[in-house]
Formats: sequence, structure tokens, C-alpha cells
Amino acid sequence: MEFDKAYQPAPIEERWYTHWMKLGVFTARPDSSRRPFVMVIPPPNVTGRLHMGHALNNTLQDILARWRRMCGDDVLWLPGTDHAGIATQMVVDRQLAREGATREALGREEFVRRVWRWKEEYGGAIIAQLKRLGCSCDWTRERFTMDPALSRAVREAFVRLHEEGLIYRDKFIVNWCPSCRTAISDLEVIPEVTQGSLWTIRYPLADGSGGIEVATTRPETMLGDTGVAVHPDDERYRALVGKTVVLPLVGRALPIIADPFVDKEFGTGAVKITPAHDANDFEAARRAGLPPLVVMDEQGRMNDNVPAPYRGLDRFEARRRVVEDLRAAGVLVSVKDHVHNVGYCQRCHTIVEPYLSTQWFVRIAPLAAPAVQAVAESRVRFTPPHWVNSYNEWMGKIHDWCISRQLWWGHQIPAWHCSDCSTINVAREVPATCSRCGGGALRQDPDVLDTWFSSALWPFSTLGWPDETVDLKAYYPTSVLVTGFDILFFWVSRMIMMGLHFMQEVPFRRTYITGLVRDAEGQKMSKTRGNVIDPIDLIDRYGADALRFTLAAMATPGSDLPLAEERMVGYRAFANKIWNAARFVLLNLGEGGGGSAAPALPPPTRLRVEDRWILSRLSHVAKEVDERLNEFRFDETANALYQFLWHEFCDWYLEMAKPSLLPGAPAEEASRTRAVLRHVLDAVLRLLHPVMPFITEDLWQRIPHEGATIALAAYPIHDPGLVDEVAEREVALLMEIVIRVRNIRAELNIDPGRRLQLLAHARDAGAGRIVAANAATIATLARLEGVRLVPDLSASGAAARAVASSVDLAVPLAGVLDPKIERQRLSREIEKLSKESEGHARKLQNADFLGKARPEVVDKTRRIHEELREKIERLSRTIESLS
RNA sequence: GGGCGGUUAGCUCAGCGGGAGAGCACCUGCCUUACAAGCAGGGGGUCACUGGUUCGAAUCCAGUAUCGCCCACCA
Repeated sequence: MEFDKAYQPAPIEERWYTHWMKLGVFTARPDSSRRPFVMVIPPPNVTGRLHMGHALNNTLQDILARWRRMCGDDVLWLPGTDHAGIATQMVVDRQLAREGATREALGREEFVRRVWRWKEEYGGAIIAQLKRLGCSCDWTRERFTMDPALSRAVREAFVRLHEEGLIYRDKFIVNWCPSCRTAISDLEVIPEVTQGSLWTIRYPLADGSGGIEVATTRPETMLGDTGVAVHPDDERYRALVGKTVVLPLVGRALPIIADPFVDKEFGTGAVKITPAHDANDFEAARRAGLPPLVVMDEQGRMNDNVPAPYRGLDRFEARRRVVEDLRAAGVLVSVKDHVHNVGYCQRCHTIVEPYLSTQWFVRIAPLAAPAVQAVAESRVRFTPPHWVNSYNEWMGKIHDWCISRQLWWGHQIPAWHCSDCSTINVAREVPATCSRCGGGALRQDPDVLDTWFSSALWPFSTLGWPDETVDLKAYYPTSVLVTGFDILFFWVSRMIMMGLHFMQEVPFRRTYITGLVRDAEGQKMSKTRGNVIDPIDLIDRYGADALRFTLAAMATPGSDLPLAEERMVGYRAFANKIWNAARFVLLNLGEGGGGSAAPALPPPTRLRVEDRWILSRLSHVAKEVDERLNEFRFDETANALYQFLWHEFCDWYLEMAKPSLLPGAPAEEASRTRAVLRHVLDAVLRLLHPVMPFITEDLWQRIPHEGATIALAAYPIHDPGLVDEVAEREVALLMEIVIRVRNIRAELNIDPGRRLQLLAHARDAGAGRIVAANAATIATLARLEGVRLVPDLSASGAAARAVASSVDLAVPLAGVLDPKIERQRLSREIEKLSKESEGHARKLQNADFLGKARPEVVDKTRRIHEELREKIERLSRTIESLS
């Protein structure tokens, strides 16, 4: 196997993904002996391309999936895509437009066929992209929200809810997008602060005794007014309530009513009532018994219910004309600039029209209550937990959910209208005859369901519901849901409601809510800003592992992720570091090849202190990773592994190991080192595999191993038997000594190649023993000629001095050392230590601290202070002896 | 109008009751045969502000400022 000097991700990624697929590594196999770990993917839109948000949440899901799989769980990560009603329909609409065709000309049936064809051809793009990310989804169970089985689940859910009285059809004011020509839900309306105007119009009283002035931001809707309202307590208008005004331009007589919804302070305190085009007005009109009058068509043009001059005009054109005519009629009192919230369509950014129409609704209150309770009882746990507040707040005040859409692409509502008796037959399958009159002239309701209706069923519709399948029994409820907060209400809360309703159990035990991936400046990525970063592009340039590691390292719960490219560069370097560390180990492993059995780790008694140290550190990091992953701390997992691999394993252990691998070294020593190297590398590759699956697999395949893939190798766990506090303390001392010597070399500008002598005076026997036993290691790491233990340093002559814990150090530098510079250097050191010790000193002088703080805290403070004080004293004496 | 989150090194962020940290950037010196996508050493912070609780506060509480999200029918 060739071994490049630098890590080249592309060929490796392709190769191993294919390997995993061939082995069926990702396929779940229901098996009662293993604990199931289940996630359903938040299904991306079939029209979608992988963006940073997908890259983030799928990386995190894959980390969990691979981790649990290596821990021995039966992992099911179920993938799939969403049919995305409006979005997909729009894509195909645009395609038709390019051909000079329209959906209307094509007809519904042909259009839907066309969308299916589009889906077959292009719908797989995002799936391929997920594979490039390395996602270990069970592709044998891939689902699409409009698969026959899932469509059946949708019909079943609809019919049951209808039977239970939880779905109803009613004429109601809804959010209407005149451009998409469909109703949309409250959530799909994006309110934006907009500069507008406030027009004040005078409506004359029918009896000629004056008039009343109303204020409006939407003068064109006056054509649909059927009343005027004032607050019942408003002294100004009390006498007018019950009287009649004449609607200008129209001539209709309108009653003045009193209703407490009117704000006395706003505008003139009198408001025109347009029941069919304003949600508040609709409610008020209902209370007062005023009739609604729809004055627009589905495209937002004025209809035949308005006077002839305005018919057919677009609503904004109509606004101009109405204002003009009001002014001409002398009833326009004033126009003022007015900033207010205007609702825009999430999909096409058209101003949404409140619109009275007949729609299907889900009665939400009975579904919301158990869902709130489930979260309150922690049957679903949120990470980070503060999202529960948002969830509760929203659940507390949601309105019934408008689920019908005037689209062609989606699940057509399973309701058939009888043209003979007007009965609506709601049924699972096409009824042959009307259930009431027996007539056969049935026409299916033309509307389709909101895409989120089918998404709400996703955690169980994908597992075979309503059938009692093996999968459904084995894998519901799922374990974890990872998703973005932007769909907390659209999706998460609705899944909880539907899961509880149809399965009597929450759809997932825990949910991790990710932050938003932003650009390096912290700006939201958007096409208009032109700052969108394409994850596939990053994979091409840095490798999937580097991208995954970056996203994991930045995924601190509760905060957004500003993605700076330098960060990626840094983690690509980390991948390269792993690569080269492994290359070093492998070059020294000698013969053996990838497939042979691993040499056993020698017992601790036969290991050197650095071996016991690295094994102890490894055991700690395994423990930490396990704990961190359990609490979704992907950032800390990544950091712990980075720190261990680079700064402990590479920076120290590999350097310490080198001498024993040199040609002249004793064979027994070399084989011992090789065993430890192999063991640690193997373990760290396994620890890293969930985050960096490709590079770890490639390297693991090259070292002696058992099994066909690292993806099914055991995840390293904390081994208390390998924890060695003594070794950790001893190596800490060796490191401290080495760092002091390196510091002398650097600060005194001594040629790095020059071999120096180190004199060490141990202040206690233990330290002396450690230095003596590890003199060769110190010498190698500090590039010394040798280390000599001496009873005292007073005779060391012109030497640079330093202190480590329990050991005084001197590096003889006759002819090189300038006493003045050395004095400055040591003074700086003293200053630093003094600053550090001040805080401790102050505490120890405080009787309250000594009396009230926990004894172990006092002890620790005393110990640290004593150590610092002692070092300062030793350095001070050294300075004195210098003159 | 309600609610939530942030404010810590030049940048991006961890830490959330007991010695101020990381990555990147910066300065100095090194191609030391795993790695220059590297190695070694170093500089840099009244932890937004004001009070309070505590022996002790970046960390807990209250308030202020500021930035950002979410929800809400002020025409």
C-alpha cells in the first residue's frame, strides 16, 4: 500500500464508503440481544442541495450513529427525503416556463407525472451528497414522504383524525399567497417591518349629521367593508354606536358597532371592518353578526363584488385608484408615513393576503396538551434545555392548523365530494359510492396536504405504520432527533403531537437542537448576501473528515457556528497530523502488514514511565469522550481528541519513543515501544472514527487489526487499570524540566543544534530518582549532551539557571552567558510567578477563607502557594549568586 | 408588547463558584529523516457595566447598556 507524505482525502473517501456499503455496515438488524439506537433523518427536500445546515446536523447524527454502532448497539439511522409541496412544484413550474409551457396547460395529471419524472431524475442529488459527507444511514430503508406506504399512512392519519373530530373543514380567514395561489400556515408567513402609510378616511353618516374618521394601512380593502367599529368605552363615539355610515366609492350602508378589540389610542380610535380580508375584523364581524364580503380573487385582483372601475385591478393598483378617488371625493383626511409589520410568503416573498376561504384544519388544542405534558415530564428531553421555553410558549397559543394547500404536488386530501348530495366522504381508499345518497358522482377534493402533515408522521410512517411491522415494534420510539431550531414548530412539536396521538408514545427521547451555521463574520448565509459556503466544495478542498471535525468542534450547544475557512485549514492540518503520526508508527512497526494479529500490550510492570503515562492519558480521554458524547458535547469531544492526539501523543510520546526505535536500541525495548504505539494508535483511531470516519478507516486498515472495518470495531472505553497517577506526576516533572531547558535555549538565542550539558540538583530523593532514571529521555527531548545530577549548583560556573518542581537546573554556558541578560531573564520569571502567587497569598491571609472554605480547597491553595513561593525564593537566591 | 440567547486575548469561541483557556492570527528561532498542512519558545485579557450574595464571583442573583434571535391581531 502506498503511503503518501501528506494526506489525500479524495480517493480514500470514495474507497471506504464503497467498502462499508459492500459490507452492509449501516444496515440495522432487529435483534433483541442488542440495544437499539434509532434516529430518523430530518428529511431534506427532494429539490434540495446539501447546505451547511444539513452538513452540520448530519455530521452530528453520524457521529452519534457511528459511536453507538461501535459501542455495540443495533443502530438504525433512517434516511429519506421530503416531497416539499410548494418548493418542488415551483421548481417544475419554472422548468415548464423555460419550455414555454404552463402547469395549467398541461393539466393536473400530466403535471404530477412530470414532477415524478423530475424527482426520479434529480431527486437523488442530496442523497449522493450525504454519502460524500460519510453519513452511515441505512440506505436499505430509505424513504420518501410520497412513497405508497407513507402515503397510506398519511391517509390513515387524516381519516382517523377526521373520525375523531380533530380534522374539520370550514370557511375561515387564512393566510393566502396570491402568487403561489394557495393557503399557507401561520408559520409560513414571515412578518417584516415595512415602510407604509396610514390613511385616514372620513365615512359620512347616513343621516347627514356628520361622519366618522377611520384609519387604515390598506385602503383598497375598504371596498369590502361591512361595518365600522369603535371601543365601547370611547366617549368620543358613544353616541354614534348603532348609527349607519355610507361607504364612500361604494355607497353601501355600514353599521357602527362597539367592540373591545379596538384600540382607542391608535389612529382615530375607529376602525373599518373588512371581515374577509383581516383576521381581527373577521372575528369582530362574527361577534357582531356582520357579513363578510370577499373582494379579491385568488390572485389578489379585485373581483366582481367591487364597483366596476376597480374590477380586475391588482390589489396594489386598486389601492392607488381608491386613494385617488377618495381624495377626489374629498373624504381623504390625511396620509401619514407608517412603519408596521407586514406578512410575506416564506416561499416567494409576496405580501400575504388574509383571505376568507374554505379550508381543512387540524383542531390543535387536544393534541397540544399531551405534547406539552410529555415535555414537562421529560419524556422528551431538549438539548439545550432553554428551547423548552420556546416550545411551551408556542404550544400555549397556537391556532388550529390549516393543512389544505391549493397545489397539485402532494398528498391529495382523501375526501370525495358527492355532486348529488354535496356530502363529503372522507375515506382511506376511493369510495365507489356516496355514503349518504349512494350516488356515484364523486369528485376528490382538489387540495393537497401541507407538506408538514406528512413530516409530522415521519418517525413512525417510515417504520411501517399503520401496520404493526417488525421495524415499528423494534425501533419506535426513536432515541435522538437532531435538527435546527428553525423547524422546532414546523416539525419537532408536530411530531411530538402526532407521535403521542397515534403511537401513544413520544417519537424520540431526546432532541438536540443545533445552532445556525454562519459565515466568518457571523452573518447568516444567504443567496442575496452571496456568502453561501457549499459543503461539497469544502469536502473537495479539505476532505470530508476535516469538514466534519470542524463542524463538530464548533457545535457548542446553544450557539451559532461562524464558519471561518482558517478553521477548516487548521483541521485539515489535524488530519494530516494523524496521517503522519500513523505513518511514523507504521514505519516503525516493521513487518506484519495490516491483517495480522496485534501484539499484546506488555503488563504495566514491564513498561517505562512514558508508556504508562500515555496509556493513562488514553484511558482518561476515552472516559471523557464517552461522557461528552452522552451529553451531546461534540465540541468538547473533538477538542479532547485533538489535544490528546496532537499535544500528548505526537508532541511528547512519539518523541519519547524515538530513541528506543533507533537501530542500536535493545530489541526488547523496541518491541515494547511498538506494542504501546500500536495500541495507542489503534485506540485513538477508534475514538476518532465517529468524527473522522474516512482517514481513521484507512489508517486502521494498515495496522495489525481484527475485523473487516473499524466501523464495527469496539469503541475504546475507560480502563481504570491503565490509569496511573504516579506516571502522570513523573512525566509532568520530566516535561517541566525539558520546557525549562528549551526556554533557556530560545531566550538566550542559543544555536538549536548545539548540544548542551544539564546540571540538575534534586531537592528530594524521589525527584532525583526520576531524573536519573529518565536522563536519556530528558537529553533527547531537550537536545542535551547529557544530564548530570549534582549535590549543589554553586560550582556550576557561568550557567543559565531555572527551577522546576523539586529540581534546580543549570545549563553551563561559559563564554556565552551575559550575566546582565541572565539576571533580567530570571527577574522576569520571578515577576511572573509573583503575580501568580499574589492571589493565593491574599486568600491564605484571610481568616474567613481559612475558617470557611472547604479544607481541601485551603490545602490546595496552600500547596500551590508554597510551591510558587519556593520557586521564587530559589530563583532569587540564584540571581544573588550571579553577581 | 412578551420570551430566549450573547457580550472572556487581534479574530472565532470554550470555561459557568476556588491557580484566566483553546484554535487561528502575531513575534523569535529552526527544513531536528512522521509531519513546514511541521517543530520549539514567546507576547497578549481591570472576563460589557453597576450593585448584591459568598471566605471567595468570568462563573450565582438583581439592574443597566449593547447585539442578535423567536413569538404576538394594534387597523
